[in-house]
Amino acid sequence: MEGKQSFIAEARREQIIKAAIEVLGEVGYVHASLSQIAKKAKISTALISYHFTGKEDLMNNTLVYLTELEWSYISDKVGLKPTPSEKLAAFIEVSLDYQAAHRLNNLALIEIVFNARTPDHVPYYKLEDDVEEDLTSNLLQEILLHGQEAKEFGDFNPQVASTVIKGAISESILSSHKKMDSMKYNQELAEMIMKMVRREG
Amino acid sequence: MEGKQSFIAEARREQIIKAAIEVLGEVGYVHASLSQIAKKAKISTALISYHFTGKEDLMNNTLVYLTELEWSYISDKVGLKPTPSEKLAAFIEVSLDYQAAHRLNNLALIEIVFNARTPDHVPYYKLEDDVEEDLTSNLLQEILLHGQEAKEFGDFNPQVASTVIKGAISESILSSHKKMDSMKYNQELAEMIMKMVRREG
Amino acid sequence: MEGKQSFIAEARREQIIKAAIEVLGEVGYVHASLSQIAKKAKISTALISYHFTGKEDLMNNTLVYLTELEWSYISDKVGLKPTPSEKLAAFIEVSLDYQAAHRLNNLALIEIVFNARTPDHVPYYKLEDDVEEDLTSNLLQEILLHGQEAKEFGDFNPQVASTVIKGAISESILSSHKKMDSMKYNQELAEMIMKMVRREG
Amino acid sequence: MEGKQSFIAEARREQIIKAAIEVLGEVGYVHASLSQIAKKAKISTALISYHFTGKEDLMNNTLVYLTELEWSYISDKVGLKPTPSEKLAAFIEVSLDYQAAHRLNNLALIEIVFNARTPDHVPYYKLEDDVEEDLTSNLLQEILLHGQEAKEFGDFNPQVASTVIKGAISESILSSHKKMDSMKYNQELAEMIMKMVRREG
DNA sequence: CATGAATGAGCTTTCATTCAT
DNA sequence: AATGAATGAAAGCTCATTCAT
Repeated sequence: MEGKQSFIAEARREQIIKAAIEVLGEVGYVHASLSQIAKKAKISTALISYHFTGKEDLMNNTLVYLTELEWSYISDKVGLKPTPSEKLAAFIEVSLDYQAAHRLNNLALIEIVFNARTPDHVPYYKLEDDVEEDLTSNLLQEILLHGQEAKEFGDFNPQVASTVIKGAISESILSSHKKMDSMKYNQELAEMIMKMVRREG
Repeated sequence: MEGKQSFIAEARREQIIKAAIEVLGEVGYVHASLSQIAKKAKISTALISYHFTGKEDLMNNTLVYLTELEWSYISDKVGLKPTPSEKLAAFIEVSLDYQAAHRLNNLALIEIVFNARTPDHVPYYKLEDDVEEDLTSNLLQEILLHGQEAKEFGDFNPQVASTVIKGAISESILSSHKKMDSMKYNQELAEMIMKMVRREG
Repeated sequence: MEGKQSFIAEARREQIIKAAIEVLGEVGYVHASLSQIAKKAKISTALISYHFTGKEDLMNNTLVYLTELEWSYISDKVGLKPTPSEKLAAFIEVSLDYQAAHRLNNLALIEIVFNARTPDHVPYYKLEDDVEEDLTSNLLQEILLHGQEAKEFGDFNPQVASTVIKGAISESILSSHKKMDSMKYNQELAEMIMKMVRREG
Repeated sequence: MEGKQSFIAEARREQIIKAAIEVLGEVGYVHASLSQIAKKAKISTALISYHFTGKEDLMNNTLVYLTELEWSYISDKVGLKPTPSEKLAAFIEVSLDYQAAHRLNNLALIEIVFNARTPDHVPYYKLEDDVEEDLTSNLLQEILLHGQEAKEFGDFNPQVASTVIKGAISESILSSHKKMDSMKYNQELAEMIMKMVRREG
């Protein structure tokens, strides 16, 4: 009995979250009102308030949903590669792939991260790294460290390198490099990064 | 007569824009209402509507104001350097410096870029590069091209490299690398980028 | 079977009413929502709607519950006294005692009487005396009448006197005469009332 | 200029307050929504929020308005009488008169006092006497004290007596003693109170 | 008997904007 | 050039109630 009820509730929550993602992608955070989301999900506004404590709660849950989705996508494929170099290359490729394949998810995530704030007005993009839950970021740093230990990578500061790589990926997504063939772009990007971390000879 | 009026008007516009920047930094785009901005500027809300056609117009003007400020800061200092390598190093250093020195400006700019949308809901961060007004981005690409022509830099795709560098700088600003000494961080970052663009062999 | 169900139902109703009393005392009528009451009773909101036709019905039943409680407390003790004078003194004393001992009940009762309204918006405090069910009031008037018949009391109008006494007791409860010792206060009050009704000469 | 603007604003505030009083009297505190009040005043809801910080602020201002009205009505007429006995008689008479003449005001006042709460849920009727601003109450106590000093009144505790008198008046208002001629009622009441405070012997 | 799910109506509040002055 | 007054629209949220299970 309880299992079934939980199941219904969980389905509803996911339905609402998905509607939220769509609306965020379409009209942005500012205009992503609960009523817009409710309309998209074809339910009443009150039902959102029933399943989430409020708009903030919904956004937080949506953020977690999106983050986990991305994480599982990336970590799965990266895990298959044996060496740090291959892991890194995979990390870059898969990250870009994910964005290309799930543009909407990515838009919504950006909207939340850059718009949501805690009740005392601290923006999420300032919070993100305090929370040592940024699994993707941790994975990247680990890869870099292992690469250095294995003497595959040079003697850079891993924190700095990780920032560069993360930034490169983010920026690539935003400015969707319209004029270039996407596959070629990805390949070029990977090469540049690899050149940067490669051990100098 | 008209000159004087324009002058007053211009002063008011700047006063309002500066108030907008402060409010954006403090509470974020969503809560940066015209009345908050008016309060900060110690004027009436109606006066904002008098000097700007609406909130969107104010935000656009604020964006231009911030962009120009950053541009002049960066282009001045980069222009002094003779070689592409030095220009690039200066570009990175000065970009990071500017952010450190004008955190508030930078916060406000982020808020606008990631929140503002055209009336038909196209977000600014998707627009940015269409507008061939992104002078900073152009400058960076020029430096890279000249570096390649001068055989200082390797044979990478300049568009990709530019994206990596821009992303690295943006990301550095956001995750204000709390645990590291800022000067050391900047130096490390510059070195990594230089290694990436440097001609091999 | 039916007996058992009734018994369960009756227990539930009382449980709900008691929860209502608590919530009324804590947050007042306006914020005493069914969900608050349900939470306090650790049941679902729907269950309240099952046992009572609606909020109004619950409040009415709570009112009756509280009134009967007070009535039985007072009438019992007053009944033991032989003479009208003693009955009156007991009435005053016991009324004040009851309030002191059951502050919560009293708070809830006030909240209902001064907030609840019939569907056509007639407030309960205007209704109260129409309903010839105000047993307490009747008891008081009877005592006064008997006292006059027995020549213990003077020649006042019993309705007026009853109003004064009721008002004095109510007011005493509300303004809980913080600065005075409660026992001394009660004694003083009783004396003043007795002086008022006493036969002159 | 400023005087004129203040004047307009003040007129609006009073208009709103008067509308609030009417609505409170008609449908009670619970249903006295801002939109009901706005409708009664034939203005928009937002305008109420423009002139008052919120519903609570409006209710507080209405309370002050009503209290001051009653106070000036009573204090004026009581002040004309020379002796404590006459002052007390006048106090009772005038209090009852005021209620009869301004039933609506009185209803509204009751609604506010018994329904409004501070943000942390402390009801106003528990607050009232802490505030040593209850001018009416103070006046009554002064009369009683002077009467005792002048040997016109007996040796009762003035705080207790004041409570009795206040309660008697309040109760008289609530239970509008339907079956009795109002003038006769008032006279009877005054007599009973006078008998209570009169010096014995 | 009891509940979770769901809704429509209503609430207060804030917002961008307009207008007379 | 500047403001106070005023508004309509929309926001997030809570409520009492209903219904299938």
